[in-house]
Amino acid sequence: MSSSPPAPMSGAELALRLLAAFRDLVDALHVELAEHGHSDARPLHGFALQAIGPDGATAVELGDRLGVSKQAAGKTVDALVDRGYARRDADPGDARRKIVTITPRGHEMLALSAEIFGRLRDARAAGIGDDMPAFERSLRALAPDLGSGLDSPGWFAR
Amino acid sequence: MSSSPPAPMSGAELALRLLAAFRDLVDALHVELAEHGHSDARPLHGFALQAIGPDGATAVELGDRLGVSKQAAGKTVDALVDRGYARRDADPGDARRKIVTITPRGHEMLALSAEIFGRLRDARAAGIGDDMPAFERSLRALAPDLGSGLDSPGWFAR
DNA sequence: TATGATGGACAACTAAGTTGTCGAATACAG
DNA sequence: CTGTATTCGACAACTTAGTTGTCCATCATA
Repeated sequence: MSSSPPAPMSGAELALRLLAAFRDLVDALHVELAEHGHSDARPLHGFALQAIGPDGATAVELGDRLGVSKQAAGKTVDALVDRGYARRDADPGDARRKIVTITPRGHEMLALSAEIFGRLRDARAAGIGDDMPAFERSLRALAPDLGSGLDSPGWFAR
Repeated sequence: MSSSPPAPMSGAELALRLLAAFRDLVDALHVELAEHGHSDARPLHGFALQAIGPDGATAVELGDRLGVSKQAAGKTVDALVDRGYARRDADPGDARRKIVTITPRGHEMLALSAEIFGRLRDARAAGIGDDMPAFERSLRALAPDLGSGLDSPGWFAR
């Protein structure tokens, strides 16, 4: 009973499956994060924390890195500060600037995310098997520039 | 100068590239749609039209198919009607129900989308080459169920 | 025929984004 | 060293796409 050769994927199916695969990974991540005391973390928060980086950033810099307006970045910082993932301090050398830095809890969440993401990746790779290196090669060809992945208002809702 | 072997992809990179590839396809689609008289179409609208289907649907049915509340589905129908992609008519047999159906302009937009999506898919496949069948196989393994791809509030913003 | 379920509408709210405005602080040209 | 221009953060109003909750008219049924 040879299964019929799979039909080539339509453009719409390709797009939908790429989205579904992304959502599957991110949803699974946040289920596990919630189980480890980070039930208030949203997908946006992890990306924003990474964009803040070890040296901190101002709202304007963060907006540039995420590809959103400084106002939107400011609101994201509010959310991170509310949840204890980041803090905002005055810049001693420039009274206009406020430096946003990652708190210990923020670092903990980032480390946990990396660990969970790694396990998720391994589980997905096991399902793909030998084709995984080729899959990664193809995916890199399909989406060569990563920076632009962040400037996606609304991609992180819920 | 052999390029160094590409590092295996981290979980976060995998997720981001899946999102970036999806966004690339959908953004390109809407650029072309806009060039053909559908500048007011949003990604959500195409998916909603497909969910309405040839036989029409009520707001409740549409909400079920898209995985959102009937209120959200009703708002989406408002948007589709505003843009001339769908119409709402009374159900002759049940005064509570309003049947939403696709207008000729809606069908035209769907057909155009399929055509553009097909060309986009071919262009991306050309960049991937021989690995495309394997890529599709792997992607199907990564995201086996498509239905859940639609219930993504916020994925269609902008 | 009384009761309960269904479908749609309305209102108020959330989350993430946008533009526009503004004042305070800094940078810099003359 | 002073006047102008820029930068940064804050605030307000709006947009999109969603959510709950409430309510009424209509339909199905015990």
